[in-house]
Amino acid sequence: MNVRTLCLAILHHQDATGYEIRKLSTEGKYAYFVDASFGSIYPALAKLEDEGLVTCRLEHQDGKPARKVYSINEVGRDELRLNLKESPTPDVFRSEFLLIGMCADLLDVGDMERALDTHIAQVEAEQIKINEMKADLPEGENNWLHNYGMTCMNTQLDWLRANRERILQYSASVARDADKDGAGSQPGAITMPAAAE
Amino acid sequence: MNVRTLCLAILHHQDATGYEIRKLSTEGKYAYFVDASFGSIYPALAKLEDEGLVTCRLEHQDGKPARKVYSINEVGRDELRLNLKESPTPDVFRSEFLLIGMCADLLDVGDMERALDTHIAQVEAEQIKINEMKADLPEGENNWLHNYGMTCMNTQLDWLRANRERILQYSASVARDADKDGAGSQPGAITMPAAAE
DNA sequence: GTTAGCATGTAAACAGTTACATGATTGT
DNA sequence: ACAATCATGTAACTGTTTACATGCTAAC
Repeated sequence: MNVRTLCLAILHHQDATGYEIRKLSTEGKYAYFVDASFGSIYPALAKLEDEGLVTCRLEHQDGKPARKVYSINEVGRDELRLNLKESPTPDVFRSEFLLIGMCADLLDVGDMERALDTHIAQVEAEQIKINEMKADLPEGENNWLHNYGMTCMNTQLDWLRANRERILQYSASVARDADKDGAGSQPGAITMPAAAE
Repeated sequence: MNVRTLCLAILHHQDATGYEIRKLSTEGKYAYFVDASFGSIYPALAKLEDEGLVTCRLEHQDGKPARKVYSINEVGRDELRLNLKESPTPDVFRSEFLLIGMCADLLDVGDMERALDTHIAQVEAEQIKINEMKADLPEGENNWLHNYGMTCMNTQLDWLRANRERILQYSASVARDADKDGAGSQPGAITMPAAAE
């Protein structure tokens, strides 16, 4: 998927300016599809207008600079429908935190603790964000999406909170410089305490 | 994060060729960090060797083409450690399926059903993949990562299976051409059946 | 006999980001 | 005074993908 389709999808739900599309796609409820910045959104909108899939009206405001408000038309909706009909590509999940976890033996417990707490804070922030989106959604409309997201977020956070100490214990046991009471850093020799599920 | 760091992280755990690194980072246990193809991996390895962070030995095999097996050295591990010490950026989650869900009103129920079942099959495949990774991991080593992943995957799949019918009912109620028994397609007028959590 | 897998590498193309340029308003 | 928000847009850059080139083996 690309910025083009993202713009069509947003405009399908509401008229918007390039500025608003960027906000929606980085912070708002369209943040789970593609990253897009001004440098890709403005050219994409210009091209869509060129091709006749969207229309544009200029709104002058006093004080603030003028807005170019885009609207989708039926040609655009057809194009969007066509894109949507294709089988979805698999979800993408990427986590720098997991890579840190995989290389825990290179870091001391302090580093690991900081990374873990940063990560927990990030997931918490995400959960709050999703929760706030609910207010934004019309009654009964598409709230299965909201419900799906909340369920996954809650599980993730619950697990992280329940296993924080165990992760740190494990980190201490494999850390390269960790050599207290001779247990040392032979990888594989240490058994991780059973994780709570 | 980039291909460079990914290569260092993989080489921290095992010697590998460019070919193997690609497999590990697209299908294997390093698939949650960065997408990388030959076009980015080979140049990255060459540069790392150039900079003296990794070494390379040529392994001739009969029949198959020769392999260039890379190993990380202490300079490389220091560089990796430096990268890992930085606070992790937030997890990235992208889903084309969710975008389809958001635009359900543009599709008929058949399209939605196909998309949903494709998605469920993809999550199932992912779950199986993660499960198979466990056998690959040394006893007790880093299995909290495995446990974390399985917990999230299970929740996701359970939710999808429990709510499949409700999603399709909702889809039918908002589909643009859906006009049986006059209930029609006024968005917002339909209340979604309560979702099972 | 054709496809898939192993194995390396390059060049062209592309998508997208970053930084810049401009300028008014509002809040600290 | 300074930063942030609103608002548009471009140019340079970067990172990555796609397609190509090569060639041998094993499986279907």
